[in-house]
Amino acid sequence: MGSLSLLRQGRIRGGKRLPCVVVRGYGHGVAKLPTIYDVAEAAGVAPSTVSRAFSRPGRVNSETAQRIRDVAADLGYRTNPLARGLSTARTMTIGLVIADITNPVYAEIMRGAQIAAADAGYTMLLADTQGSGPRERESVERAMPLVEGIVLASSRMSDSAIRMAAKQKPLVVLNRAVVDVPSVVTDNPRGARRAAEHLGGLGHEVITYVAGPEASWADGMRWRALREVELELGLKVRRIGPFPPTVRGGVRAAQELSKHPTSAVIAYNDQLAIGLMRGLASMGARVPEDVSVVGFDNIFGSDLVTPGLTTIAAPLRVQGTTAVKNLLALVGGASSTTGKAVVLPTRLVVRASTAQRSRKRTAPTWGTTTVSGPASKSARRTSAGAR
Amino acid sequence: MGSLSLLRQGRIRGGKRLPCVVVRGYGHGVAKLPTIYDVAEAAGVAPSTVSRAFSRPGRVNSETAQRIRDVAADLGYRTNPLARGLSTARTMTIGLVIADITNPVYAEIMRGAQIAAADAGYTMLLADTQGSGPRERESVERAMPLVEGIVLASSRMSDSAIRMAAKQKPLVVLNRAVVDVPSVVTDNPRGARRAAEHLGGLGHEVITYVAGPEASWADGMRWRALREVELELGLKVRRIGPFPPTVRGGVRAAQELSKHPTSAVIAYNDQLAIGLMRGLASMGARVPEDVSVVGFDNIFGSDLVTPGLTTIAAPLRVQGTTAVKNLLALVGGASSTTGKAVVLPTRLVVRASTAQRSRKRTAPTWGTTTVSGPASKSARRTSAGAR
DNA sequence: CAACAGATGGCAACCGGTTGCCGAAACGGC
DNA sequence: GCCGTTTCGGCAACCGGTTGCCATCTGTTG
Repeated sequence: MGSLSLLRQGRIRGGKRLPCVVVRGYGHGVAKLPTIYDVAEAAGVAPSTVSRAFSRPGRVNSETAQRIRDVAADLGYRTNPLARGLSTARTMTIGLVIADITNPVYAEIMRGAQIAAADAGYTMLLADTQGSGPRERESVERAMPLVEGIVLASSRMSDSAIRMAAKQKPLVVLNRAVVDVPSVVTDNPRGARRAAEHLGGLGHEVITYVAGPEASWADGMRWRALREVELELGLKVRRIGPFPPTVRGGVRAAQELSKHPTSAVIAYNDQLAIGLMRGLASMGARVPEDVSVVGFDNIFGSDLVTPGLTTIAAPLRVQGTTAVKNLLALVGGASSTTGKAVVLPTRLVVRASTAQRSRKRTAPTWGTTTVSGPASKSARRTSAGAR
Repeated sequence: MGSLSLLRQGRIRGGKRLPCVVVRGYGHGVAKLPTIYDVAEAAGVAPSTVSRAFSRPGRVNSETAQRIRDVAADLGYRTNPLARGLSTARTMTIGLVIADITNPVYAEIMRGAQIAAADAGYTMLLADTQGSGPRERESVERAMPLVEGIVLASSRMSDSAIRMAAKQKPLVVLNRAVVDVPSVVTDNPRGARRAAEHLGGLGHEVITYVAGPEASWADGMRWRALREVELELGLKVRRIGPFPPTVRGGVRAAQELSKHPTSAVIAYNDQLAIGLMRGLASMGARVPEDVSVVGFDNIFGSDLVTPGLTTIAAPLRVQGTTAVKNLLALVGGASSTTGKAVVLPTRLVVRASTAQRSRKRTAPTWGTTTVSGPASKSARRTSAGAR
């Protein structure tokens, strides 16, 4: 005991160390958590031995180790990730940076990421950048020293800024490709193509693409893919936008669309598509009879709207888990060159928002015609009590 | 310089410290971040002075401080939260523990929490417990040493476990009341009462409450409030369940409901209500003509379904911000006794899922009758392509 | 019985900031 | 010109683990 108490003596502020189970009478008494020094003293060994008993099993005698573990459990000891992280840079934490937490797309991605992280014993730091590039940079910088790696979901930062960040810590981008940075994307070209084929197969000849944010990498991919399919499938593809990728944005898009109506629309994402359908309904256009609508992502709610939304489903949860798994592989020392871009497959989900093109009239008339009572009434009622 | 280099000499592994802007040729070169020692050397002052220049402005000469800040900015220095946290326990991080990230209710709460945290310069650690109590305990324990405080949103832990945790760190519970632990709840009794009044006002005399998870505190509050209102408003209130608080759970509830149909239903939450409406539709019952449905929470999507869902709106985002603000107040030293439970107001949002009770028939017949083509067709179509 | 290898545990120097205390310098008052 | 105050920067001891190196102890082998 003599040597041990001497050892700690110099480190104690000026008196006895508080017992660990201290409980103040009220509120959050900030009870001091036990440390390896407490465990060491209680087990009659050196702090370093306690440390090794946990982080380097086999390095200490198995009996000693067991005794230490018992004492530790008894005291309720848990290794402090801060302290460990300081000296080893292993914080068992990864960062997930997201443009908009409330976007249902990211809900599933987060869930997937969380599961993969938890499976590996990692904790997740979450940053919502509210769609702002500067805020995103700030978040990344702030998180950098805390985490072992970062997943950027739909980053708004520039390629060079991302590459810069990727030099400091392992980093994986999601839904975007950046040269020299490992990424996980969905097969946007194929998805867009499938959507176009589906509509073409239903007899539609002109398709309007309702664009999302210009900064979105996926938007560019989807639009480009549609352009490429244009000739091949003998379709005509137009584009309107950009619009904010929200239900509200979709309503605005409907107004824009009414200026140059087409019988088929592909929207950048489901929220836009849903807003579009609502906008169309309020203007008296029927979906799918007058206009067929296809979205992207298959978010929660896309099967709940009426009519159910035909959409290109992305494997959202898998995106999250894949990104985190790849990130952890990098953290574990894998060379980033091995996993260029992982491309995950998409799937066309056909619901009720798409239908055979009506041949009865060549030019849609819904932009000017008024439809019978029920439609406009229901449109009015469902929009009551805006959120 | 002599004294400075001597000072650091003992701390350097065995050679010169690497320049900070080192960039390896490939991948995440794990470039060493500059420390206060680097800044100190570059600015010709002691490390402690650099530290004070940032954390204790006014303590150092303003010119010196400015010079230090310039040098620091030049080197790209950022204080390492780990190191700071280790000695001061101020990690500028709070933990948010959530039962189910994919639940749209929590999406808004998370957003609110995130905003409040970011406003105060805090980072958010997120833990999804996937509805499991043990996993929740584990998350809380793991997060404890990393964060300055914790918000438990809809905890599944026992009251005593929560109180225990609250003794270690500042803690706020959301959507639940625990004795001696500060909490933020919505006014469930008033909300339930408003829902009942609304339905009563529409002529409904018997209301079925579709219960959510038994472990849910809010579920108990809502049911209890309905029981209390029963006599007062001259209504009859029944209860079925519990059901999982999901769309799927709602579909199951519809089957259960069909055994003892009522003209009005209040569901534990919107997901359940939405599922219920779908289930009813597939069985040929019309909402709101045959059955009026009211939900809770006003989640994303509740205004998108057809008919739009009448619901008791909770100020979700405000719940998140309030919880975090209160938590940060506690962290800042406020006595936890000051803010017992904060009760936030709810609001009835009337949409199309509730209507005057049809007096034409006294007993609902939809359990056995088949309804005309369109209804069943649309029901079939919208359920295609399940997610 | 000496020499040697392997197993174990302790020492002490880190990781990067923070902060109580001290001494030097600058300043003001008489 | 002397003495009491500030102001300001440095020293060194923390925070709680980790780990290279060394000392000791044990069991082997020649």
